[in-house]
Amino acid sequence: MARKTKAEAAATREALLNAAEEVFFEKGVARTSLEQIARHAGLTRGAVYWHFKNKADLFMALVERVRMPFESLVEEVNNADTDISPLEAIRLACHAGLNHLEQPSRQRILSILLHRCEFFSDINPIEMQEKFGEECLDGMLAVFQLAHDQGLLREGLSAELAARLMQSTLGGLFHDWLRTPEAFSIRERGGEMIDTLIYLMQR
Amino acid sequence: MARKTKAEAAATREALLNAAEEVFFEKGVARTSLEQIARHAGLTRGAVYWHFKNKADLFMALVERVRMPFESLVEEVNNADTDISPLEAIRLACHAGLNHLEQPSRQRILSILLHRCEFFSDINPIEMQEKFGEECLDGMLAVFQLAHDQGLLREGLSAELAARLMQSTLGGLFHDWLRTPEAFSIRERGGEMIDTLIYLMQR
DNA sequence: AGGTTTTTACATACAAAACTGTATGGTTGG
DNA sequence: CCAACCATACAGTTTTGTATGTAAAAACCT
Repeated sequence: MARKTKAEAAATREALLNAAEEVFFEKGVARTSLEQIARHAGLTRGAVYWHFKNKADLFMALVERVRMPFESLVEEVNNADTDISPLEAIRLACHAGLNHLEQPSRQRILSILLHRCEFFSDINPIEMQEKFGEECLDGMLAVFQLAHDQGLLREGLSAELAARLMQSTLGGLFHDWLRTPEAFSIRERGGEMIDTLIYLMQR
Repeated sequence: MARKTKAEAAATREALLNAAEEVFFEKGVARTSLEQIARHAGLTRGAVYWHFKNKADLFMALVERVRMPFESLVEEVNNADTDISPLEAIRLACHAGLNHLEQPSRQRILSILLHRCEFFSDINPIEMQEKFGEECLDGMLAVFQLAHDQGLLREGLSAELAARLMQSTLGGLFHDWLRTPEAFSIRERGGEMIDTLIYLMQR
């Protein structure tokens, strides 16, 4: 095989990742062989083993290629304006987080992570999900604490409970939507649910 | 091999299911071979292929061995007393549903279904999850509709939104808990969240 | 009830396919 | 000229499904 330029090599690497994303999404991680990925990209297993150590390495590269919505959600929460209500900050941040899911690539990779892969070799997707969930919770907890200290939350509703309620609701919504993305719009239904939940939490 | 009595044969079938449950839980469905299951039960693959058609058949038998919590939850909702408030009926039904999760076997199988298996051959766990979710939603929706018609819900909160909020919250809680069952008690935290959510939804 | 036959309930053996990792080869860019 | 970039070839393991063997339970017969 003729040697490619550095740009071409990078392109084949991207092509392999794209192929892996599609085949993983279609058939699940465990049921897809490296040869299927290579052939789907118009290449051979030699290219896969050159760019990646093995299947786990390829999978990790695929996951790290996108920023996770939970991370971006935390980011949005922390970067929110300080002159608006904490509850409004959380509301806007959640909406912004939902917008990130519009990209089909992120949707596919999240779906792979949540529904289409088991743990294998040294990769544990459950730990990843747990990490994202904790980040989401911690990010929101601080802001809910502000809201609580300002007396904005309804009586009997602690900051911890509010954060856990919001996180569980979002998590459940994510799972439902990723199971059947065509069933409803995550922005519409998710936005409605977030607004309602925030509204119910207000004093 | 000496032939066993019918009772003994049924016992070995149960032993195979128990072994499958443990090994699936430990290593995931895709990564466990039928020989690993057989050896874990002190048997050989011959026993597996006698009692089950293949891995998918074994998996289905394992899942069907337990009633799902969503099903029982719906059941509890429908069987609830009619002389109490609809919201109270939902609250009690959710608590009852949580109690079903105390059994380690149900917990393990649910964990396998949600976190430890991809689709394979003609088995699609995603469809199962979807089915349970829809049953849960439909069961609660009817009762929330009663609550709405009786003017019990807070203004601006429709029955559909209330049901979806409750379902997503429960679903997210389930996923979080099944990821790390030892992190917290599902009855305590789940009960607290359910009570709070119902409380917030009341007028 | 006792003897015979037929199934049952597995264990063992075998063939076939699939997948992995590596080793090797061949161009060509830098 | 060397190493990057990938294709091809090869050896090895793992898993699956089936085929065969077999001792005893169960059914049948008288």
